[in-house]
Amino acid sequence: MKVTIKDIAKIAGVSHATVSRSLNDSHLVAEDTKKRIKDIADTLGFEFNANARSLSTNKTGTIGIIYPERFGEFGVSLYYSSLLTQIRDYLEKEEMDTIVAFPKNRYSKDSNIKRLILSRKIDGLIIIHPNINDVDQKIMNFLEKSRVPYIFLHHYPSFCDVDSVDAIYTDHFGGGYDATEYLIKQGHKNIICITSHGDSREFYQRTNGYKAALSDKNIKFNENYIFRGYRDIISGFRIMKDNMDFIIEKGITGIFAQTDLMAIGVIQALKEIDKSVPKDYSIVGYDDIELIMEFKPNLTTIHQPREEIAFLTCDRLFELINGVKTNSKVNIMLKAKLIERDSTRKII
Amino acid sequence: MKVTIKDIAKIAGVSHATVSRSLNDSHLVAEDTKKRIKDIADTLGFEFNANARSLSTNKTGTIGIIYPERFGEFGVSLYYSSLLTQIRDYLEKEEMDTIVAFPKNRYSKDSNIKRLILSRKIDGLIIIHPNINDVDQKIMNFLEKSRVPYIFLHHYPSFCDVDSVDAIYTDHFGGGYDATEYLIKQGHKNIICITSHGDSREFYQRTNGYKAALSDKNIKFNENYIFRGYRDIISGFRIMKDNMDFIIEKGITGIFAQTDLMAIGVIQALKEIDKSVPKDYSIVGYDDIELIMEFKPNLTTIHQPREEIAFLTCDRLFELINGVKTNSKVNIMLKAKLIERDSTRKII
DNA sequence: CTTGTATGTGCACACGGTTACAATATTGAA
DNA sequence: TTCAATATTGTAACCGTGTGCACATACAAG
Repeated sequence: MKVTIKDIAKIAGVSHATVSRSLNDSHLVAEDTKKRIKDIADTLGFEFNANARSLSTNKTGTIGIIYPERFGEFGVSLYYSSLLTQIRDYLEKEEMDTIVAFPKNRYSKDSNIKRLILSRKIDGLIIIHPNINDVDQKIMNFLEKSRVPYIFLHHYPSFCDVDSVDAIYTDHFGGGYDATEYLIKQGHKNIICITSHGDSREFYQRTNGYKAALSDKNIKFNENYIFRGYRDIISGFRIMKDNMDFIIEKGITGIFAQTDLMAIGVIQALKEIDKSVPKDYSIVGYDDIELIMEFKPNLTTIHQPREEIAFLTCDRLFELINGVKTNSKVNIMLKAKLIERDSTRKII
Repeated sequence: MKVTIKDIAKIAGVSHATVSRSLNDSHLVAEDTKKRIKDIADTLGFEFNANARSLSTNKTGTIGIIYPERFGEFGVSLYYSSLLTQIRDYLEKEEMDTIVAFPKNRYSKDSNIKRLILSRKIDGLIIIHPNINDVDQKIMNFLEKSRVPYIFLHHYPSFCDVDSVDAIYTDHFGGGYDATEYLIKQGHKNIICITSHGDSREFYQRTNGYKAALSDKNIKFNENYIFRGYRDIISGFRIMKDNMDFIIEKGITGIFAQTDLMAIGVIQALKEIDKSVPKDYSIVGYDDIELIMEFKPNLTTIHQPREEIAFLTCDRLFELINGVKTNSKVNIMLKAKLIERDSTRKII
């Protein structure tokens, strides 16, 4: 049933080598035979056997993506989902398939990163990695030894030197700083910060940006102004509900929520007690996920340039795969950008 | 670098055939040599070359999933995202990788379904297919001819006979009926229906269920009570905003929104004009996505048993792959189930 | 008519496994 | 002790494609 180059060779009356060369557009074949062979291939509906091809070329035409396990439920982090879409889009253009895997396979003892690489199903690896401690040194050593091209997206392990690893990511410190500074410039002095539990470097840095902006504007930092949740709507909602007395008592007017989802929750909670945004509270989110445009008021937020992130990541990965000689790693931090919308207002 | 069975053979002092047999747990090898060889493989960190293996066995260990193109943005349809997660989970248990593809590759002329199958990167295909007309007859013929096992999930082409195609899906008619009947039983007589534009069979059937329930309860169906949007929050929001006068004038009290996202938008819109759910309006959604638990009030909705859908689908696909003899196709319609929460109330 | 140079094609092996079949070793019964 | 039966291992072909090298052909130059 399945047609092979040998079948074509037989029909065309040439060797399978010539067929192979023809279909790969080698200049070693005369133009007319090439044409004849291609025509035959077309009429037979020939397609290369990817496995045989991979076996002899050591190229698979598929890229592996390690996606954060906790975001396994697509939609839990709409930002990362969106990033994934961007990457997929780029890879599709290159006719690359993608296998999405999770750093830990709950059902097997062995790391499936290892399996994916060693079994040679992929040409390269994109590691989306939001946490400080997720990737251990062992895997890093393994990756280096295995010589599969890989690139970190959005973060890289803290034990790596900046110059020793390819990585594309955004400036979370700057984002946190800008969000906070913006609120301060709008006249807000009492600004709380809603961040995430856990070991995510991105939140850690955003919070540092918040602190730095306060400090630069001579506003005293108050540890009690930091609240922690799980980066989802309900967390933002709960935090506000549970701390409303405190927030009113302290005269809070500005809120920096470190995910858009939390910001949505915050706004929900405020609505329930008849407080309005931006009239009573000014709020800045983070991520600029599509979803926020579906809520009123439209959220002022920090946009992470995911198109650019995806582009740079894939671009560099292809360089690595194609063995482009570079004497240094590519380690780029992209600026996040504040998008002004309707969730803040100037106060006296 | 990469260790092969021949390397192991050399070290163990046996032929590579013996190594192959050992690592595949063949009974043809003596227990102690088998053990010895496995140990060597472990210490060397051996892993099969998937391509070589696929080439000779004709099995790839990866499953293709055709995911609706318009949901390419993961998160656009949280229901389908969640379904995808369930499937992935099942496949992971079986140590299967998954390649997610989209029915049309915007960047190449040829169908990438064809490429995926012909290039033999996958063992089987799950087609998530929400529309009536997406899959054309040509592809169907192609699928049949190529003899790659495939199964439709969530719908199957309307030109197929029930008994001629494997498919797992839910009862959208019943879901629409139950949602509407529930509202009627709560005392609502003026119930609008918010559905989707386009050719999705699921929405068509849900609407039919709505009509049937009305009819059974002797409530006259009114074409003007049907509103159409794009299954997202903003559509629900806009529809309410744009038609509020009409809705008030007609004394509407019940709303059947055919996606949870639209229901969320509806509630948002009502809040903005100080109407409350369920006090002023009772609303029933559809899908039971996780997100709705993050909003107040918690939405009464129609739950589609996605765990079961995913399980049955994968299970059957593996049957097909493993050549289990069955003399008929598996074509199962699962019941959707109404989940009572806080977005409706009984009226006089 | 040689010789040299391009150009086009085929042969044969490689890629890393699986597996039918042959070959050898071991065992147990007669 | 002998021999068949059984258990274990090796040999070689095969899966479908790519490619270095040898070879054949054509054509221009000498």
